[in-house]
Amino acid sequence: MNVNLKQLAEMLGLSQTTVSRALNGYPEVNAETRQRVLSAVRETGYRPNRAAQRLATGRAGSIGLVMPIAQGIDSDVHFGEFLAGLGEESVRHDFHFVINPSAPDDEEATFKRLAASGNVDALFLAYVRANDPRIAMLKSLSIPFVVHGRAIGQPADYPFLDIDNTAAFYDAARLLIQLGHRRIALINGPANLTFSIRRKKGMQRALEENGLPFDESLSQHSLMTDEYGHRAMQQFFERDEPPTAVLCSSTVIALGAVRAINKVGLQLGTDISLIAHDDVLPMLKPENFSVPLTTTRSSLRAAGSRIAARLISRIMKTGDYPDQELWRAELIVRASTGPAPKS
Amino acid sequence: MNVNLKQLAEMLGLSQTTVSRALNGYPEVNAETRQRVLSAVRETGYRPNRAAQRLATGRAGSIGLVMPIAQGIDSDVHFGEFLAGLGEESVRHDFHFVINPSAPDDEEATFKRLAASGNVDALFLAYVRANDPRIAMLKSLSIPFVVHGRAIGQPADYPFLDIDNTAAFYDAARLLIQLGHRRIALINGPANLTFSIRRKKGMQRALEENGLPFDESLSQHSLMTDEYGHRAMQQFFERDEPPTAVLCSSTVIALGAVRAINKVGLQLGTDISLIAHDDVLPMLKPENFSVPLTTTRSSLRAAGSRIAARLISRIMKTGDYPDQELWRAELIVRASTGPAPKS
DNA sequence: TTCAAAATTCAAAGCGCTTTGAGTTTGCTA
DNA sequence: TAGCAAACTCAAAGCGCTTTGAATTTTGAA
Repeated sequence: MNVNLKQLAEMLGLSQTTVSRALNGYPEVNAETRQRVLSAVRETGYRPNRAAQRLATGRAGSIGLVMPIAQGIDSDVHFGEFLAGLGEESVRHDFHFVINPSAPDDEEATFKRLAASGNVDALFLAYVRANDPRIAMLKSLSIPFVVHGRAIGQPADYPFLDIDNTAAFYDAARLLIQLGHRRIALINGPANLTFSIRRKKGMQRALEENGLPFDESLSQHSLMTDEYGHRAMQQFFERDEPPTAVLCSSTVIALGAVRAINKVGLQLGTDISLIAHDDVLPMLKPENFSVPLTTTRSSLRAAGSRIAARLISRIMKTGDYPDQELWRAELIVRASTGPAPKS
Repeated sequence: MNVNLKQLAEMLGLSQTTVSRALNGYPEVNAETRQRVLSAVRETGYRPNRAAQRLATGRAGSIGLVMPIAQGIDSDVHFGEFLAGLGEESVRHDFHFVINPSAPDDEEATFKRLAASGNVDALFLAYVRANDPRIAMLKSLSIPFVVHGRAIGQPADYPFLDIDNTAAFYDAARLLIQLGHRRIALINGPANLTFSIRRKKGMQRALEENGLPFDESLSQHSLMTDEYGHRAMQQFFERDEPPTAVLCSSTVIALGAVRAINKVGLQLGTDISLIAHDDVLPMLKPENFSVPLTTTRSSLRAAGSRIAARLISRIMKTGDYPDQELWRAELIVRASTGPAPKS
């Protein structure tokens, strides 16, 4: 049978107070006493009862997640990968999850309900949209939260973790331009999500700076699936002057795009160049493509784990992570990019 | 501010005991009193504090999940979809999750740790392997659990939910045979997972019953990804006599297989037939393929939700679900199957 | 009308932890 | 050697719920 605090204290001839303090790192405990306590914990395998802790501290010890169940988002590979990171870190701190699947139009209500339930002491928001009303709502909720991504068109006065999507696609586009490409296409994520908007902006900026026009008809929005990637690329090939290079918002999209490229008999990296954003999905490594893909890389799992760490630290009031983080994606050149073909 | 039980009882001029009993459906409460309590709950928006409930009842109110982080399984689309179902049902009962990512060789230890931690009052096991030692371990753990799938080679004396994989692929293979196909290939899931083993067996049985040989070289195991599906199909096409039909263990695999089929210029449903197992992934609908796929269908999300319901009912000792369920997959014929081509 | 049984209701004791406010030691200064 | 702050340690009071065992009221047969 598991021991509890009382028994542990008895064994040690100490009061529960002291043992509790020793365990929770309070300073007013004699170093030697603390060592005794810790080794007793090791021997007995004592684990504090989380329910009791929660009751006593008023902290729920869990993080609320709203799992979007919209078409093309839910059970998205990307979400699963992110979740793995979140889980990894949470479990380390013995935190739970409350996963709330919710339709997009019901998300705000879901968040409110979650926060009010007292069952979670932090919330997490993803799939940020352009002028996302959910952020203002979260701010009003007086419960810690972290946004994965950033809104556009409102001050960024809330905790977030985002990657610098603008810079990533700026860098990618610039490389292509330097390689001589002039007709560059974009297969982006859903149009209403901010990461898509920023990636497009990054690409536009690179073109502008080099005096090149941005051709709206060479830019498509799509769900982050193979299928849509394929469809989008096919449409580009129906043009009189197909693009000589393409940027993809995900390696999953790239999968479909590469398929379309092969189908028309072009050689990737020679006849046409491709750069994809790589979320480091373990089942889809850019280096395993028949022609390894040049990518902008940033691990989604790492982001999940970081967000969990930040949320938990906010809840426990320990450590001090920065409140806002903008990660820079790495541009990794592989074989799928090459000089523009002579036309 | 949220009211608590004490305040609620005071308002009603009742004792906490009575209110608590009224809420938890105990019989010894006057019907009228119960009504008063319930309407007071509605007015005040009272929600019991879960931590207190957990502490008092000794139930953790959460389900332990071991999220496999092996290559090709983790952040698997299929897992995400299953999770959505599990989440849907759990949240309805205010249950939490504890997601424990774990490497395969550490899974047993992870389960033990979870069970011992007292943080969960039910466990869930998936990705069952042939003679899975984890099941015996779960049985020894004296904590409710449900297995998604079934082991092979040991008595099925534990709670499970599985689909009849043998029957599904038996039916699928039989249809192909009836259509005149003789060389039927199989692109299966990982070789060590029981669903793969059973699907293969189902196919073998159908062939045998019709006096056809099972050609081991026409059977491949693969991760459940597009990439591997593509690769496997390509290999079949390198044979002197390629198959005229193929069974795929997932629509994700089918995606790659179809790609390979297109590449060699064959017409799906005419030159070659394909049947895939459809887990009802919202992002990959068989009817959306350029040639709609014939499938054996069983919703993974529904399975998740059912398992959650069963676990919760076991924990709360309410209702009585069957302990073992074998769901039958539906065989849905679409355009990807047709008579075998004249050779 | 009476009284035991059935139907309700209640006070109080936990569940296992944290934390407050008050002791008890110890170490220095004067 | 007294006296006081600093360093430790402790007893006890919750946190908000469930549940036990007892008290009270109602019901119905005698």
